[in-house]
Amino acid sequence: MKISTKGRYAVRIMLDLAENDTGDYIKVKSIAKRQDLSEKYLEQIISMLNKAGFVKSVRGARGGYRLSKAPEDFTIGMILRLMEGSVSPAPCLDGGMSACSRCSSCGVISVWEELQQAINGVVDNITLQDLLDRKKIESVNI
Amino acid sequence: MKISTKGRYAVRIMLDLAENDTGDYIKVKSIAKRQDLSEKYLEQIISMLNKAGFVKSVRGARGGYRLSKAPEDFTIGMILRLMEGSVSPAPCLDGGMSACSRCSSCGVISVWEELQQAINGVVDNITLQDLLDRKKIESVNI
DNA sequence: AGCATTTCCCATTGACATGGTATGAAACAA
DNA sequence: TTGTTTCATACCATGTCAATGGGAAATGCT
Repeated sequence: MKISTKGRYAVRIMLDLAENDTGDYIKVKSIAKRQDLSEKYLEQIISMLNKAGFVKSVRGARGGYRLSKAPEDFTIGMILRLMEGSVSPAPCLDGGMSACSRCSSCGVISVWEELQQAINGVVDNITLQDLLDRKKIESVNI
Repeated sequence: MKISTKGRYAVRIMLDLAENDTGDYIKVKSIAKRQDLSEKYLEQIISMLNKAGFVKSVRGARGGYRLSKAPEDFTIGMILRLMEGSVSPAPCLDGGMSACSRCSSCGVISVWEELQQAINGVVDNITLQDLLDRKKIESVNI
């Protein structure tokens, strides 16, 4: 029932890009240092974010990454679905041929459906901007 | 983000036992047939349910399994937590040493906490009896 | 032009979990 | 005693996860 490291790290990476946005492009090396992640693994993850258009990149010296849109335009759900494929708790909710033949008679599927709705309700209603705001409020209270 | 087959099958097995309770003990073979699961794998799962005291067993001819308590005494959450260890979306919520050292400065953990609450809110508020009731209502509508 | 920096791309690895089989012993009813 | 059924354990094949490594291509700086 765990979200994979890919998914969780991706959220941290996106938030890091949002937090440290100075206008310049941000290097993998500096993200890795702040977030304490392996550069190589981080590279792999951010490459997926790049291919999906969530970040934009510049190669070469003084290159790096930045968010392609404003922090409020990215929900946690968008990021997780990209990395995980889906955020559903059971394969029969993902449609396609993984839908089990027993579904019609399966008394349990309603549980997974409720669960999925609950999950969506959370991840689709939190944006990176929300997280930035939370952090700001926290630091005031300290 | 998937619940493992162990967790999902366990719920189906428990519901099957609830549905087919005639007072007699129910054989693995008959559950496997109804639920279309491998007998051997099912055996493995129901053995965990047995050790946890969720079902009681009788060995030998005319033996089998039945629920140890009434269907309303088992929540989905109880079953999933037994099989999965936990239903939390991130290891740093499980306490112990898996709690990451970065938690205090981690802007993302609040997301996982919200997610966990949403998940708990679903699985801890559905019992096997609820599923029995739903099925009954459905069959009336058909 | 040449060099350092940095992203990009692909292949590989080790560990672990998943999903399932196989074998046989122990308990029990008829 | 014979057949049925749970119980216990070991085994295995496959896949995924999490990460590492090596080098090619692009870019800025001097």
